[in-house]
Amino acid sequence: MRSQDLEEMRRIPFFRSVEPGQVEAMLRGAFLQRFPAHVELIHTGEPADFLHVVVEGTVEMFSVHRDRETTLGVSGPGDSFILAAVLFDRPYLQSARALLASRILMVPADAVRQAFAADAGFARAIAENLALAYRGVIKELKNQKLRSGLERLANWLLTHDAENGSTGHFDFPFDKKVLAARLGMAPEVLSRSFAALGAYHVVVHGPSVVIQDVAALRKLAHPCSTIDGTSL
Amino acid sequence: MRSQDLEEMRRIPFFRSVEPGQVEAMLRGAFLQRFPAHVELIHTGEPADFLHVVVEGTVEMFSVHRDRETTLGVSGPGDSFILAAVLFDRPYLQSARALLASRILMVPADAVRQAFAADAGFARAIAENLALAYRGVIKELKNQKLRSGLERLANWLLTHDAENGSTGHFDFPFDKKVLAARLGMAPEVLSRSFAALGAYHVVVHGPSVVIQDVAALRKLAHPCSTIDGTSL
DNA sequence: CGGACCGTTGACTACATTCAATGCAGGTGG
DNA sequence: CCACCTGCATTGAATGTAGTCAACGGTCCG
Repeated sequence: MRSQDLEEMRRIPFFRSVEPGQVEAMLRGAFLQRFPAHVELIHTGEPADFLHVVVEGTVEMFSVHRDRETTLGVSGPGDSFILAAVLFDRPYLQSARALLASRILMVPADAVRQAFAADAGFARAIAENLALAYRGVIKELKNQKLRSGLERLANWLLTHDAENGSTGHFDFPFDKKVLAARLGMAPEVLSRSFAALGAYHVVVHGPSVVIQDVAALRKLAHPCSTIDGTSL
Repeated sequence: MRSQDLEEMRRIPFFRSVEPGQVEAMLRGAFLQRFPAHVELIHTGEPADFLHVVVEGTVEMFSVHRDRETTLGVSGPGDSFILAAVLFDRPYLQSARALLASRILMVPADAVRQAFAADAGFARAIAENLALAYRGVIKELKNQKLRSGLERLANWLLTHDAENGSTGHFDFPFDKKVLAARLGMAPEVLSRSFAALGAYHVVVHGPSVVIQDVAALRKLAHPCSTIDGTSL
């Protein structure tokens, strides 16, 4: 790894509360790798050899069972994934693929485990990371089980708008196909859902969305702090 | 708390890797409380004042949104719950109710946070606990999104049988109503699913089940190590 | 111009919820 | 001991939500 890359890695939030020596040790055996879009980074069931951290790009976490596939989450810059599997040397429960061309930091699993054992600050940072990840999945599970597809879409629109300045209009950060998977529905259903949102003054034109009446959309969505958003 | 109770608490797996002094400190302000069945122990959205550990009994984790309710998990003796919320002082994302009369250890949240900050061994134990909990929820999410109700039931039967000696017959540990909620279906659907399992030589009589042909049931269920069980 | 892919729409199917009616226990009180 | 109530489980019918299959239009790109 080049020294300017090393500098960049040190600034990753994940390493912030780690002793400099431990960061060195972890980065010594690490790779910073570029992946083109659509490439599969890890595969469900394989042993956890590396901790992956997204430096740049977007990664989709998904899983396949028999002839069905489902998206479990999407990770962006600064996010690590499959930390739980790496820490305790278990097989991955999820697969990951790059949605965009991405730069991924890959830290050997035993280096992570060693730092976890040696550095209490790192252990606490990991606990915090896992706690937030856990709460994220619980929210996703509630989102899936307690809401209809239309409600999930309405809430996604509101959340995404809020994360981008609440202007009421934005472009989709990925294909609608991917959005459908992320919301847990077939692409056709997403299409129909957009049509249904016309009644709530949501206008979709190609890759752009306009929310003309936030109040109406909120009334449909019933956003809830214990399901939506990352603040809690 | 009585001294014999203190002895019992010290043997909880959760406290095994904690310094004795820290355990003392946590237990000093803790309560060991009995709850009758059906009582709600914690409520979604409230601040996390206590870490709860099931000493005896069974607790259902659930959540309500608008007019819908869903079960997110069931905890038994030795399990702690809402650890993530307690650690970082966030509101509960789940509610909990006792399914059976239960004894619950309640440790003040700030005592837990203090021990987490002071004792690296405890911090690592918590990280491990959170990692396993995280993987459990991921499995539950996959179970929900990748399988039909009938498949979930078939797998639950196989898993539960395996956890009880693989004898091929057992009694339900809780009401069918609760099982239905746990599997994410209406009680009526569970009823119909049992009827459908007749074709696979599963015989249900009141509270008892007999799996007469494990091979046939497995062929329907397609059990999978990255969804089922607690071993991985 | 032709091909590939995405998104949309329609028709059909599968799975699950809801509502309603019934049967079957266990528990209470006359 | 029996009548009665309550709550759970089962069954039927109707509804609703989402997945599947197929066809079509548009756009990007060779």
